[in-house]
Amino acid sequence: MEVRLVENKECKKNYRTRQQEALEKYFRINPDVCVTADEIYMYFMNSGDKIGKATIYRCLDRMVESGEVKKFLSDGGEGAMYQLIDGSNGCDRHFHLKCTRCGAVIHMDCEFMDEFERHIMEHHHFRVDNGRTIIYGLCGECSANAEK
Amino acid sequence: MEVRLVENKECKKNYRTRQQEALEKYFRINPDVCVTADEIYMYFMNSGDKIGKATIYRCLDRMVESGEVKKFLSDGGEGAMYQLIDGSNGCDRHFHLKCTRCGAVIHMDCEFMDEFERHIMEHHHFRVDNGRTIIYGLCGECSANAEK
DNA sequence: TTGCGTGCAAAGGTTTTGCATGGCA
DNA sequence: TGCCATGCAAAACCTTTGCACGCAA
Repeated sequence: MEVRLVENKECKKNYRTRQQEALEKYFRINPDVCVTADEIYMYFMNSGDKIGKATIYRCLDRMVESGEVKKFLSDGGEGAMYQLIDGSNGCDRHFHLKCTRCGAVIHMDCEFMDEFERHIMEHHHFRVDNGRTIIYGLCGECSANAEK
Repeated sequence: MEVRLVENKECKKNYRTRQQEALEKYFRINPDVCVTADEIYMYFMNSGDKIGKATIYRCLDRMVESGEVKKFLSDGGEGAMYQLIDGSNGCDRHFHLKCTRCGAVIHMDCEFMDEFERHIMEHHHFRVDNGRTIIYGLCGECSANAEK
């Protein structure tokens, strides 16, 4: 029998620490970056404000869990990448188009997507999570280059 | 200066081996599964037809490269997952909706998606790769459970 | 016979974990 | 003061690589 431990989860206290705030600030300053855990580690290392790698992983996990940040596999295979999902940049509302060739990420803020979501909801009974979804393909430039 | 080794790539001979055929057969028998390299390894191990892990990775790489199979990060974090993109099941044409809660994958074969692609092409100059794209969210059942 | 594919084991990376310590509430 | 978060180092994992050998063409 499966038991959902929702209540335990809710009861757990979250202490607010210097490291957590530094990480949140980092994402707020760089709202569009896609970074690896190691890149974040190096960033703080270089800025003189060192944060342990394990802590970065643990903080990122929490942020992914709470929906603040999304995690996805990079194309180059350098490990997982993290990106902010933030109301202020609209990344929780719009879609992301990622070029599989050059790696560019296009933030697609477009009312058509409302229609898209409505269609999927009504016809496929599925609630799309914009923040977690990345649409892969070729950007205009790479598409043109590929055709030559 | 970068040089594209397209011709070398084309010239390279591809030998057809027992292992490659076994892997292709596996995917053809289980067209909808999302599996890790290790699960495939164990599958062949248990069926008495052992294939080396390195070989499985190398075969999968080739299949991803050629577009037969897609690779993506699992939600559970057990490593990369692989799934067939096959003309016979239409997975190269339709979208996949993946429930982030129960893991169900819905194959969305729907003419609305033509419109979706056309919109993204015309308004955002981006050519969507259906096979590589996975749309995350909540399936009807999990969505209903989440609301209670 | 040629040279790509395979298997094994080792190496290379990334991510997680154990444990003592630090620091928020 | 209680207890979660952090750091470090070690462990665990996943994936890639080197090399000798097998096998398709």
